[in-house]
Order: sequence, then structure tokens, then C-alpha cells
Amino acid sequence: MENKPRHFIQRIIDEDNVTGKFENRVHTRFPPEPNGYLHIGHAKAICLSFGIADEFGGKCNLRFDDTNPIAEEEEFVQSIQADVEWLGYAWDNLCFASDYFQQMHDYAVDLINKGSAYVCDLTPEKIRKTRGSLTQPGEDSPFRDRSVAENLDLFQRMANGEFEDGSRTLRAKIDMAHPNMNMRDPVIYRILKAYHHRTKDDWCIYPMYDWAHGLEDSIEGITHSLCSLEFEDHRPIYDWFLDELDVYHPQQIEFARLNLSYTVMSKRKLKRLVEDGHVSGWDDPRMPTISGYRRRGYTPASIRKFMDEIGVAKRDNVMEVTKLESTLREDLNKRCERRMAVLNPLKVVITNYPEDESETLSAVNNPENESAGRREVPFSNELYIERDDFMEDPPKKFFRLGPGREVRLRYAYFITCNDVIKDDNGTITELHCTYDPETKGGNAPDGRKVKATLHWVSAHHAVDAEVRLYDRLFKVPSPDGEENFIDALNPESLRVMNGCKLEPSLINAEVGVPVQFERLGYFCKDSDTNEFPIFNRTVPLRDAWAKIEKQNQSGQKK
RNA sequence: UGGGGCGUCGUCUAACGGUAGGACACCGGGUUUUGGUCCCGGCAGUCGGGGUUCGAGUCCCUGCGCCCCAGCCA
Repeated sequence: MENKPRHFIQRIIDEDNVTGKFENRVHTRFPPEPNGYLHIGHAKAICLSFGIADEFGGKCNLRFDDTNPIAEEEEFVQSIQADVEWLGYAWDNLCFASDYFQQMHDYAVDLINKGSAYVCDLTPEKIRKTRGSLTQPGEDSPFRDRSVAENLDLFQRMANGEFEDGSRTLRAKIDMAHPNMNMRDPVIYRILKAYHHRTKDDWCIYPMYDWAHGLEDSIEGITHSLCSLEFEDHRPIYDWFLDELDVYHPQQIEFARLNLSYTVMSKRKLKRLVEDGHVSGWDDPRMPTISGYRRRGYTPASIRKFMDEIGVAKRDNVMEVTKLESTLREDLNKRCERRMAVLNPLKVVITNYPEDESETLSAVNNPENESAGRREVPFSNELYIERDDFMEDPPKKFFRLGPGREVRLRYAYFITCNDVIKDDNGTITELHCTYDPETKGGNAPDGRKVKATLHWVSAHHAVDAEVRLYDRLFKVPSPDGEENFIDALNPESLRVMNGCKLEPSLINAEVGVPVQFERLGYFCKDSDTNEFPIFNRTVPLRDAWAKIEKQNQSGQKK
């Protein structure tokens, strides 16, 4: 077991533990705003902050950064907790920024008393205009030099609800010519006569992120405050407020967020997909949300493994979804029991098997795990096989069933195709085959070999089901780069298969627990129901034949 | 033409002045009662130019490229 190289954040903490910067404490936090569901990008942040705490024997808080009542809802508070727990993490303290509103208000009064904050009567438009530009300094607000007494009075009246939304703000007095735009007298309180999901109507002023976040970290005694790269520009103001107030001062550290190919990750865009009905909801199995992956059949372990393998650094990155899928398959292969299911059935009649008889055959549940045991699968004279497993005029590399060919039915018998039955349109309706009783279980006593093994289901015993096949939600690698990402939606991201035939043991499948349908992929029962059970395809198996077909097709085009 | 960050195989990520390594992807081959898994092999990279050094992805200079910032969002 070679030791994994330590990423830059681990090294910073190692160093802090040498110098005793935080008395060798490690206390992180995951601070989502409850304005949407968590996605796989959040999972990276969760795995990082909770993972660091675990590794260093420290703590990690789950803190709702609920400072903007207009965007936030209780539903999201609930879903976020469920998702963090599902990922396998237990927070040390469950916190809400709104619990600190009074304390933050009192700190703001301190700042005013120090002469470091003022009430500004400028309109939003006027503030924007006087902020300057990237290359031009801003201008001081005409209200910048109000007396402490006047500021105190005005701020109190803001809090009392005496002024209209947007009519005044409390601003930090820093430097309107600062090269960092965030330092040009940032707004720290705005008037919002809005109902808050936790503090109800207690407040009509709400703190801004830059003011609130560092205070939240400070109040909770956070040591290392991990956030994404876009907050790098905010670190000077994070530090400025804490220094100005002379309070406990955590260290903010920024890392590059996760991006995935063929995926959008912004909450705004995910919200749009939900609200405009492009998907069935936040937990649509095609969504990159934690709840979507959960419903799709992803395991928490595979997501955690993925996060562990992709690393933590500061450069912008786009992970290929194939890497996520690869990590998923690795986990599912070891974990999942095997079953047989036919998605696109073609009837096979075994002409030399007694019509009124059946038998059961013993099948292995998981070749990767002997302790998973075996099960019995019924066999009879009428079966279903996958339509794709038969070709009337097979090309060279196709070694499945064809006229006159012999193949193995998994765990059952060798069968040979004698007749192809078609309807008036020329569509194949069924195959007439004979079986070799000597090959029971799948081996020929005479040692003869077959080139293919097919999965199958007994027609008399099959369970009918609906199966939903998912493909990537977007048809281009970088939907974010499109003029309109909606246009990049993959019209074939969902394919519903009806009349699928399952082996009977699948009746007992548990919702959300993935199982391998042999030769097809990993599937799990959905919480949705109609008259038939519904299964989601989590991820297909690697498909060498599909690759050959693709190569043949592109070869023919040349 | 302000400020802050970042440039290593196609994609992620190692190297901490001393043989540029791993994973995914891709391409070959072997095993196989899943065209799965597993095993073996291959392909492929330090943004450019100078400098320091016995030795530079790493240090210095310089150029280039990419990302973020002008919400009373977070």
C-alpha cells in the first residue's frame, strides 16, 4: 500500500499543525444556500470538507447559509440534509446563518461605531454607476461621511422597517479606488421586507454574503474554510471584516470546483431544467443532482471513490463523465447480484422440449462474490431472448444466434436455430430451435464449444416490466459553452422500453438497490409505479460488440 | 491597458532541484458459461523564448494563453 500524495489543502493543514496555528484543531464546514438541490459538484465540496475533518480527527458542520430569504425554501433544507446523510457523512453541528442574525447585527453596530461603516442612500443603479469599472476607480458616496450617531440612527430605522426595500444600505467604508472591486465599499446589509423560512418576519434587513460568511465561520470556530475559486477575490474582504472586528479569524482556502463533460452544473441552469419541464424534477435520474444519482442507482461509495480519485487542486478542470461511470461500474460489479432480463424480446420455441413441462436451473448470483450464493431460474419450451442477439444474415464478427447456429443459453442448454418465422411484413416473430439435453447447465460432454452465451427468460414465468434507458442529458461535451444550453439537450436521453421480460426473482427487487441484468447493465427499481414494475438503467455494461458495430459503420461510410 | 488565480499525455492528477509516474479514455492481446469482470502490452505530456545550475516541470526574467471579479446573489 503506497501512500497517496497529499493535496495542497492537506499540506496547508499539516503545516498549521506543526506551527500550532489553530492549536492543532481542525474544524471545517459545508455551507450550502438552501435555494436548490445539491449536485455532484457539491458532493466534491462535501467529500473534501467532511473528509478533511475525518482524516484529521476534527469536526465538520453542516451550515445553511440562509441569508437571502427570497431564494430559499424549507424544502431545500430538508433535501440537502438527506443528501449529505446519503453520501455517508454525519455533521457535528447543524447550523443556520439565520441563527446569528442578531449577533451579526451587533457586529455591524460595532463597525459603525468604529467609523468603518455607513448608511448609504444611493439607489442600486447609482451604486453601480459610482463603483467605477475594472480599469476606473469608483467615486465616494455622498453619504460616506455621515456621523456615527446619524449612521446608528439610520441603521436602527432600517432594521425597524421604516424605509422601503432598496432605498438604503449599510456599506463598509473601505476604498472606492481599490483595484479589487469587492473592496469598493461593499454593501453589507440590504433592506428586504421578506418572509424568511426560519426567522419569519423578525427581520427586514438581511446581511450580504461577504459580511455574513466570515462571521459565521468565526462564530462557529471554524479553522479551515474551504470554498471554490471564485471566492479568491473575496478573501481580502473576509480577512478585512474579521480583522476590523478583532474576532477569531479562520483561514479561507480556495479549490477548483468540479465540472463534468456533457453536464451543466450551475444551480440556475438545473433549476431551469426543472421549472421548464425538460426533466421530471430535481431527482430525475438524468439530473446531476445527488438525488438524481441516488434514484438512478449510483452508490454513495462510488461517488466518494470518484472524488477521492480526481484529486483537489486549483486549476480549472472538466472531468470526463466516463471517469465517473468507470468508478461506478467498478463498485457495482463487486456489489451487484446478477439477474436475467430481456428488454426487447424475441420469442424462441424449443420444439423438442415438452410443452407442458418446466424445470429450474441453478444460476450464480455474483461471480465476484461467492457468498452471494445461487438462485433457481425457471426454464420451459417458450423463451424470450434479446432481439439484438439474433441476425438472419450475420456479419463475420457477429457470433450470436443465426440460422443453423448453435449458442449457449446461460446456465441452461445449447440451442440450435432451425427456423425463422415471420409475419406478412417480413418481421421476425419467433425462432424455432432445438435444445441438446446433454448440455444442461451449459457444458457439452463432448467438449464442443459455442461462440456465444445469451441471456434469456422463460416466457411462461416472465414478469412484465417497464425499463427506462438513460443516456447523457446533453449531446455536446460542453453545454455551458453553447449559446443556449437548452438547444444542446439530448432528445434521446430517455428511452422507455415497455413489454420487457424479467426473470421471476426480480419481483422481490428493492427500490433503489442496483442489480446487474446480465450482458446489459446495472438497473434498479424506481419508486414510480404503474401496473408494471419500473426499472431504471443506472449504467450500461461496457459493450465490445457495440464498438465493433460502430467501427464497421464508419468503415462502410468511407 | 485594474486586481486575483491557473498553465504537465485526449481528460484528471503526481513529481517539492535528481529516471516525467498513475488513473480514465483510446489501441492491441490473453482468460472467460456475461462481447462484462480480470490479466498483459501499447499510444501519449511539462505553453513559448531566454537565464541560473553538474542537473530545471520545479528557481529567475520575459512573452503567450485560459479562468474569475463592475448583484442591494451566494
